[in-house]
Amino acid sequence: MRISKLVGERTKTAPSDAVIKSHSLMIRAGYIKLVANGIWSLAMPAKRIARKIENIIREEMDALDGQECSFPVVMPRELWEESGRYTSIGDEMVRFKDRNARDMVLGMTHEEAAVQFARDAVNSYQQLPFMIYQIQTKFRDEGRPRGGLIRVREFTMKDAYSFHMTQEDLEAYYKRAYDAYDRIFRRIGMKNFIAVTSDSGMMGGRISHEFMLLTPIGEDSIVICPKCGLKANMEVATAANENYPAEEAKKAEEVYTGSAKEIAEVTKYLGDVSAERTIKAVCYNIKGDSVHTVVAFIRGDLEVNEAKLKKVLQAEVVPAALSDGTLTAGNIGPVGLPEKNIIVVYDKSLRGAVNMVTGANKPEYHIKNVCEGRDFVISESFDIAKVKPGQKCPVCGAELTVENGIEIGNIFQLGTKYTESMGMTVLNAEGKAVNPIMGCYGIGVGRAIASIAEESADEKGLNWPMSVAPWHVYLCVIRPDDERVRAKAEELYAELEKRGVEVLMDDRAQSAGFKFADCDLMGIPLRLVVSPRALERDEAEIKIRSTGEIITCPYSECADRIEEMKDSMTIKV
RNA sequence: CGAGGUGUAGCGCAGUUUGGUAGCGCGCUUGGUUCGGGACCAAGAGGCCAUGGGUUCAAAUCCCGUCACCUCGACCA
Repeated sequence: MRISKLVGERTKTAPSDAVIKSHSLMIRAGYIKLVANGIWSLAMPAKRIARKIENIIREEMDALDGQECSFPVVMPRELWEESGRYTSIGDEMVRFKDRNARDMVLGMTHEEAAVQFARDAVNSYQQLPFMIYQIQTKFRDEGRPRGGLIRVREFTMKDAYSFHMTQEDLEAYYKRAYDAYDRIFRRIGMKNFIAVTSDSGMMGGRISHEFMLLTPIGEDSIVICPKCGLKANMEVATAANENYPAEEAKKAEEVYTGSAKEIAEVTKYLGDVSAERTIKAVCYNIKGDSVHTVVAFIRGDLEVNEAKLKKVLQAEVVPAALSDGTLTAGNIGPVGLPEKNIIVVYDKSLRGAVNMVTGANKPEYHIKNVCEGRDFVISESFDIAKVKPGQKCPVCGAELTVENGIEIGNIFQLGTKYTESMGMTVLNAEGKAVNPIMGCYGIGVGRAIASIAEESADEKGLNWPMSVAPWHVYLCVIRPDDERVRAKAEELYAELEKRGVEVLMDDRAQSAGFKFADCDLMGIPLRLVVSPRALERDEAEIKIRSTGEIITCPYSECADRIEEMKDSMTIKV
């Protein structure tokens, strides 16, 4: 490719609205262009990166005996009603009517399509297991896209669906998929990524993992044990139980606390009590239930993990309004709590609590020295707390840390949620109809591009790993008006392309510095210079983008050298 | 969805307070001089000032509405 004809403007100034590196640099380098909120066009270099990532994913999926298919972007309402998701999914799914006023949806995931596709074609246990996958466009009407390609509404995703006769078979395959994911991310040049156990949310199923790139700009919190290697998404992470100090239960007494409501205000007002010795009440309403109020009690220094609370309640929750006057916001406590229409959930952190401060259920008062078992009784407690750094690992007892990450892929053991609801059965060896057990496996291609950019870019610009770089070499032609320079450049261009080395030739009439800057900005891994000076000395200069190292050799050898470097810099797994 | 911010040329911005012919830098075009880390000179092209309605002799500028984008939060298969 000749850069003089490459469509996509490179700019010296950063776009003012991009706050993260990959977003800003990919715009500056002319890789992406915004069309609407969360909707992007990809220029040729970005499309080439996408294709390379897709091909690596494809190779690994094929190695798992995957069958590449294609499911539709637009699907009828009826298909999604079969699984129940037409109503259970909110505004994130785009719905519209076709010309016959038939309800349609834009595909945001394809479990329904995959099951619909497979259920009639597969009738016997002898056809299982199998995996079908696609690399295709999804649309999710995200409330708030951000970060360039990190979080978007329209994106390309690889999604795979496997079908098994037994849980054991699924688990064995799941392990293979896990390993394949590890290879994929290593091959596309990601370094600092980990797999964490995660909440499978409304996908259904039980066991799932998310692959996370660790980065400060990540939107997910990950709990990590530095000692035993436990890694979990904040949504499901648990900390070890902590015991209360053995101390004598004091007499409970009401104390005036005035307008102090939040834990920090109450501890400040009282002066002699720490947040760990308070009981916090957090109130929620259940979606679709206007009668009950959920009151979650938790140790004052901890936060409620709403993902865990949803699981306990088996329902969606939203922060409660507390407008009916039954509860006294800011002074709610487990002692003397009104019972009518109240659902109480205790966090396990309150088991055996002694001498705690909690709301008195009347304005401007709290109660001191409240003890669990004496003043209130926890018959059943749940883990509904967010882990905070410094809490102990439930496995080995070491101190947990919390880091941020970008979710770059996920794998789920789905179970029979979809095969049951959509009526997919196969006959087993006994001739009995059973629902196959499913797994599903996703990777967002655009997010992978942005994540690689985020991890590898430096102050000069992007810096693509060889395996996904849009071109392997930037052929920098200095003084293309010089006949000898031009002839040599054309010769090298043809020679390299012939050897399968992809070349972006800068044939523009620009100064050397201008071209070097563009080369660095675009992040092409190797730079080869042809100039009058270099030709005079017969000294081909090859610069490595990631290290800055410069290698020189006679021009007659440079194609060999570059071919070698291309191979040695491509990550093998 | 809540709070805040911004919309003027492809990109970055000034001009808005105090209404009076649309500006600057980068980029782009043409010509010339340069030529190994974003060269220089000269001449050009390019804008319904987000949008709809007011007010006014006159609106980028003042008033009301709408939309888009960004940030923080909520939500997120």
